[in-house]
Amino acid sequence: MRHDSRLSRMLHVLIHMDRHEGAATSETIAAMLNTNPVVVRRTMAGLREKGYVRSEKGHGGGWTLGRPLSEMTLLDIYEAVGEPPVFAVGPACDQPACLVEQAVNAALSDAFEEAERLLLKRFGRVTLADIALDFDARMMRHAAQAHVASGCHS
Amino acid sequence: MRHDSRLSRMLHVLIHMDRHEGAATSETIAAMLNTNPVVVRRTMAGLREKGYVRSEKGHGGGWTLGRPLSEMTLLDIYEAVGEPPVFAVGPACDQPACLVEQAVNAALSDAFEEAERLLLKRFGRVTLADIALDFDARMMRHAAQAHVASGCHS
DNA sequence: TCATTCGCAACAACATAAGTTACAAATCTA
DNA sequence: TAGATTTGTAACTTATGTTGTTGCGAATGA
Repeated sequence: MRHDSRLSRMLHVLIHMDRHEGAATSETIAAMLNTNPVVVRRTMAGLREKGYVRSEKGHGGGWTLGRPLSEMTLLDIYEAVGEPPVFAVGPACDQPACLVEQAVNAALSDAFEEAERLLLKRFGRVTLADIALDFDARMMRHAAQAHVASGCHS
Repeated sequence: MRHDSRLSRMLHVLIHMDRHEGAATSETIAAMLNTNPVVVRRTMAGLREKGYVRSEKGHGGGWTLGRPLSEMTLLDIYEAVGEPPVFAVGPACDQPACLVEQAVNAALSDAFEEAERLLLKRFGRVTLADIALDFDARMMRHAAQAHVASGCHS
């Protein structure tokens, strides 16, 4: 696989759910994400455990938000999908006997850990509501664009 | 594979080469890295193109440093191995039509790009000589440790 | 009772770094 | 020149983790 897209997908879904009347089925969500319902259930299971979403079985069931978007950060969702490894690059060996390799690992892990701290700190400061707000702004621009494209210059 | 270890391996090798008399064969290097000579040639090809190492065929051939460790940064080597993707996490789709997904991608890529800039900036400030120096310090500590462990308390 | 929907296990597909095999080409030595 | 050494490279296999798929059980509501 190229990379892990669970975080991205979950953010996408949660914002759609916020704008969605009633429960969304795994089927509906799968269509949004261009995937299939089992993948949706599998990934959303982590969010359910943390209470970010709820699921109901049977007729009229599906997924609903467990709390407002303003009370979920990117960090929350990253943790809920299992805190997957952030980096695709890393050491050849975790506990090398070779002192050269130990020095190399130390230099690299210092750098990677600093970058990860920065990333997660930033994730912790961005709420899903922030992204939803940006979405609204994009909608406005998109509508304005369409208005101009339609030929109306009023 | 768990992750890309080319950068780590190349740093390891370059420091060994600096402490190595004459040319090191792919075979020798492969033994250091617990891999095989073809992997070594394949990975080192990138460093050769940039002039960080030279290779000679035939009897007495092998690999030599193309410049001192003080004139190579982690960033140089990262670039020489082909600037592999830093992150294992990313967007589900690169050019989404969905405006929600666009907003999500924007939020994530802002954060990832900031972290990557920090990482590469740091890579650019660390030379291989810095790591070699840390290796020397580790050697000292290691020797002292062995001395104490030997039972000598002088 | 039956359709709907989630839960979950098991397995296949896929992508990519790493490992392996095979052979050509270059270089040195005798 | 013959032969050993060593790199260069293509082609294929292996390993690992996410994603995709199938199948079936369980819960819920009409």
